[in-house]
Amino acid sequence: MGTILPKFDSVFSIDCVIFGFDEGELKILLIERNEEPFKNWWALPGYIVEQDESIDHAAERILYELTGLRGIYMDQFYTFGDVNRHPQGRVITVAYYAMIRLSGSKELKPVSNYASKAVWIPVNDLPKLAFDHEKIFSKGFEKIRHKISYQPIAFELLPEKFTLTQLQHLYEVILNKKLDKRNFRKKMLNYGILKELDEKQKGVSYRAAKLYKFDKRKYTKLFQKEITFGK
Amino acid sequence: MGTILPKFDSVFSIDCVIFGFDEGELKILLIERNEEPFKNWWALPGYIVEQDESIDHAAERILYELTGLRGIYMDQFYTFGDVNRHPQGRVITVAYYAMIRLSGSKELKPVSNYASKAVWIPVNDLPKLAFDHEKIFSKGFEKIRHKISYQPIAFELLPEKFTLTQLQHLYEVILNKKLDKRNFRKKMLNYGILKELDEKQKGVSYRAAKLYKFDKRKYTKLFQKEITFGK
DNA sequence: ATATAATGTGTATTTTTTACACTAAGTAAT
DNA sequence: ATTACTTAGTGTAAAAAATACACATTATAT
Repeated sequence: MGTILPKFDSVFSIDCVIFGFDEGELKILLIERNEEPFKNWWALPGYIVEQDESIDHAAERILYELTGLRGIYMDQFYTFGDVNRHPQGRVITVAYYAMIRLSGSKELKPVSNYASKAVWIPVNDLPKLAFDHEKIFSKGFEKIRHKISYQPIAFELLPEKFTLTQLQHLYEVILNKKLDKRNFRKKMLNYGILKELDEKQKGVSYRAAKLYKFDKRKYTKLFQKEITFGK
Repeated sequence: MGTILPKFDSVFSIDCVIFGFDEGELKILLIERNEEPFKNWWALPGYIVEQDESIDHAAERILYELTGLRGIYMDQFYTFGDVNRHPQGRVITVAYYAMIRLSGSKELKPVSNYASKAVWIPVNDLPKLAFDHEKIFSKGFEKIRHKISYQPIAFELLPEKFTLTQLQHLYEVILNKKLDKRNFRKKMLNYGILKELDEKQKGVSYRAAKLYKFDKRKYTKLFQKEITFGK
């Protein structure tokens, strides 16, 4: 792709809001653009959908090409279709989000040179973004905030083994409010989707906490069913 | 538009799932197509987005042109982007939904002759639909079912004045389950968004029920705020 | 007057949510 | 080994919300 978009009738693109949780902070994945427009600006990983691929497939491919992250399952959350959202023509973009585990810190290395780099940036410290990507990010953040209030999806962001305090901090960061420790634990344990391990946290200079795992089977059973309204 | 779509790179379209409630039945608005492909088939009202209009605007325009309904506010709920969803080329469609009041029975009269007619059809009695419109309808139905479980949006479907029994029936139809009369009333009245009127139902051959109105101010106050997680 | 059909109402029980504070355990420094 | 420090871990009472359940009342039609 050159510096100027070809003249086109209409173009679909995908933009990805990928959430990660690291060092107690909620982060998203940004790229630095290496092409006009907005060259050298920060942006959500996003690019144009090919003619012969589904949008779900495109989302996966584009995320890979711009960040090096492979096989990330994403959900679509909103489509942005204002006429002038792209300075060079009509581009309607379908926004996807995912919450992923940063443990092991998969390497970020753009495959395409449309991005010069890909970096995790704390959501509380975002730079100015290209296009309408701030709006897209906000809507994505809203989406996970809403979703976490009816499905305990937070575990997707945590390492496989985690402490209850880590889980609580994550909730607090997403919901942007303090939660009560005892009530939080009661509620989480009551769901019955946490498995207590025989292990403890290591490398902390204070009393080590018990580690837990999510029980995916029970999670699926509990939350894939219909939402109920009582009798 | 001719019988064969022009060769195109990519086309956006809009499809609308418009819910109405009439004679105790939940219905959606369908058109009979007057053009190939799927000529003479039933379909959701849907058409192609123009170059110079936002998708929200396109949704309103398209609904008007195909059904005669004007100024209906719709929300987007999903974008369908499988490669072969349209037999003649790549068409990505953004699906919108709305819930509207059928009282006064606005006339349905397609403006464009892309549709030969527009009709309300009960959701429990849908014919086979063009394209992947059955999938789109299902997702839209899921959407309102989910939404009604956390926001009492049902009033958008009811006439201005309604009885509690009518409201309950509507919930039952959307949720596809029987609800308990006393509990339902308690819950609804507790929201504090219903205004009891000094009027009664008319024209029924049994004891007439009190009429209620939704109090839009209180509704907005109550449900436009953030969803909470407690302390 | 009677039959009919839907309205309208209360209570007890269970479950869920909320508020709230101290002791226990491990680590680090002396 | 004592002490200081920091976080882990725990229970209970009260309030609010959800559930289960049945019958007398009212308007209309005959």
